[in-house]
Amino acid sequence: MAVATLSDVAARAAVDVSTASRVLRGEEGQRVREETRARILAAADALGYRANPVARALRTARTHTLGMAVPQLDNPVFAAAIAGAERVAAARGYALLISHLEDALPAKDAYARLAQLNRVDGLLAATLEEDAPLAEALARAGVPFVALNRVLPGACSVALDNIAAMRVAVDHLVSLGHRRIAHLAGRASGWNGRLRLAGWRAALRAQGIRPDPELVEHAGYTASGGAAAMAALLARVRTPPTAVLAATLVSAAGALRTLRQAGLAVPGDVSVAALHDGPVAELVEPQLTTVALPAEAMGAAGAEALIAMIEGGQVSDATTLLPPGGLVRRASTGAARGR
Amino acid sequence: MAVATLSDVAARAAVDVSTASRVLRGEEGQRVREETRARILAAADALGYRANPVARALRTARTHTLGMAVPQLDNPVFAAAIAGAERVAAARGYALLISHLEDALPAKDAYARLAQLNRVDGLLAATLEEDAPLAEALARAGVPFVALNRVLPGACSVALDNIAAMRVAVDHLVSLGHRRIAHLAGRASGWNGRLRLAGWRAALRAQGIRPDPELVEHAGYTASGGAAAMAALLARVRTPPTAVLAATLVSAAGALRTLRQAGLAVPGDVSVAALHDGPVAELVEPQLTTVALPAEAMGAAGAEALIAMIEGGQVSDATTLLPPGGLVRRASTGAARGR
DNA sequence: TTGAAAGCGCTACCAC
DNA sequence: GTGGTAGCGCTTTCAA
Repeated sequence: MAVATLSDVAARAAVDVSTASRVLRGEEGQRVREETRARILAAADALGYRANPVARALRTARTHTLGMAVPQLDNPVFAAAIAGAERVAAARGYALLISHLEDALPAKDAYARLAQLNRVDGLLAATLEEDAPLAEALARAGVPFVALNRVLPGACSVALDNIAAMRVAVDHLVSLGHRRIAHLAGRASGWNGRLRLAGWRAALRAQGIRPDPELVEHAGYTASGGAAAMAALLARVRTPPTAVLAATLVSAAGALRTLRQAGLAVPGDVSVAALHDGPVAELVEPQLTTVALPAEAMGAAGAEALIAMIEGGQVSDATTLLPPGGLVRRASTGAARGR
Repeated sequence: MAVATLSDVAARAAVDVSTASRVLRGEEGQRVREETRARILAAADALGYRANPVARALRTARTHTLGMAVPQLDNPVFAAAIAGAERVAAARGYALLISHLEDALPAKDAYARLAQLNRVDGLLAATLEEDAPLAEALARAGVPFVALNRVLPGACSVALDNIAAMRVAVDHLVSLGHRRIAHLAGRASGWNGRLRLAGWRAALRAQGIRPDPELVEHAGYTASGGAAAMAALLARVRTPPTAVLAATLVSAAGALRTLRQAGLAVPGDVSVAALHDGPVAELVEPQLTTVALPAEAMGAAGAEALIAMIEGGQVSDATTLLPPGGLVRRASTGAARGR
């Protein structure tokens, strides 16, 4: 016998399939004689019965599968978010279907395809696209969704509190005596990049320091981008900054390279800090001071919210902003020069 | 109207569902009048019809979904393998369900659960477990499978040619004049770790150099493991090696840290090289010379093999060993001292 | 408390 | 060439 079906179990227990279904689904309010229930359970156990999820899905129009679209797999933020989402999904009886959506090509109805092809009950969208196309593409998919790693106006969103995270980093640098703090920003068009820049401004102002636009350079999300931006900033500015706060770990790593080549000591001449903590922070020299970002929790919260929408039958548009995990002090930051 | 079903299309085209199914499935040998076919296609198009994969799966007992189990998501080797598998799967009309299987807990029948819960047509197993339990757990799943990133005797396997890769690295170091080449090995119990150690030995012998067991230290797969192993080796050995070949990128990064702390210049005093190329190689100082490993191709080949087994109805036990991608020469290797 | 039966949407076999 | 129809394995009214 290949795999036992419900009717095999019913036959063995000498009951109807409907009765077997009732007890096997294990609902509370079912009135089934204790003796019958035991017989069915025993039969199921003996046959190693497991309900066929495909048949169940066809009947109930629920696949118990969450689709998650990410732009890259090797990015530690997404890797952690996936892990978090998977943990919650598994705990709630859902499978997680991960789809690596190229952000380059404007995948207009990639979400709809993803949803239709795999019949997911909901979508977790962690991609980098612009707001309007994303919202439209997601709506087209016809399933509940939550935007991850950014706030999508009008949609249920779970993201990181970039403003608060930048505040932690800036406060740390200021407490070390820094006042000329440069910012290596992310993509100007990215949600996180934009807010980290805004956070840099706000945190400086809160400290009574005027944010100097000359100290901002866009570095993107790569090491070479960070290196190039650092070089451009050094070349452009009259007085070099005493500290550099990068929007991401890898751009900070790139900046470290440029500073080394320029003969500037870190943290002797310039302190460097970055947002998001990860293994890379300990691989570079000097090891980077960072602000930990709760990427795993973001994935978990997103899955939680999505499942609530699916099971509650209500679409929410609540926004959750996760506070930073705190400062991880390492060797790349120190007291400001001449202090 | 929610989603158009086959019978909606049939009704609109004024044909029977069976006829509609025939043409929509788009098989070749079907004898359908051209006019009828066009009418059905038009109706499907007008209604935006997409076959319900759940219903199809129930009927055909094929989900067109591949399950892929990986031990970690943030490991660049696995991230690349996933990307490769996904590319092939998508091209062949399959979805990829990624499951992050904790290797820590001996997930005896995690594969069976994965297969049963999600009804995958086959499994791609990239986990680190021992051979015997893995083979048993996989067999228990009841679907075709291929072992990825290791050779599982008797099973279809796709892995990297570690011996050849180590040979490339050793030859490079020898060509620079090195003869005392230490090896920072992976886990002694891991398939790749074991073969890289064997490759180190074989490549040295091929160069007429006796592999000195004193120059081997197990470092595992972490930066701190690499740092500790490097320190242990330095402390233990009378004459330090002139070159260090690490089994992985991150253990090499750890070793770099220890060498720096020991006041040894890289590559002035000691050259360092590692297997597997990745972004991290360019983040460390000095940038690491590596041997590129075709991780993306490994994922792709695995998916290809699995789909062939699924569609061919034949289980294969062929082993594919992928040759290394070649030496990526960077700053961490140089001529041996006194040469 | 249990059973009968009607489908979910599709495919595949067999008539016509 | 095209239509009828019997399920795939399950859930869910509705009766008994």
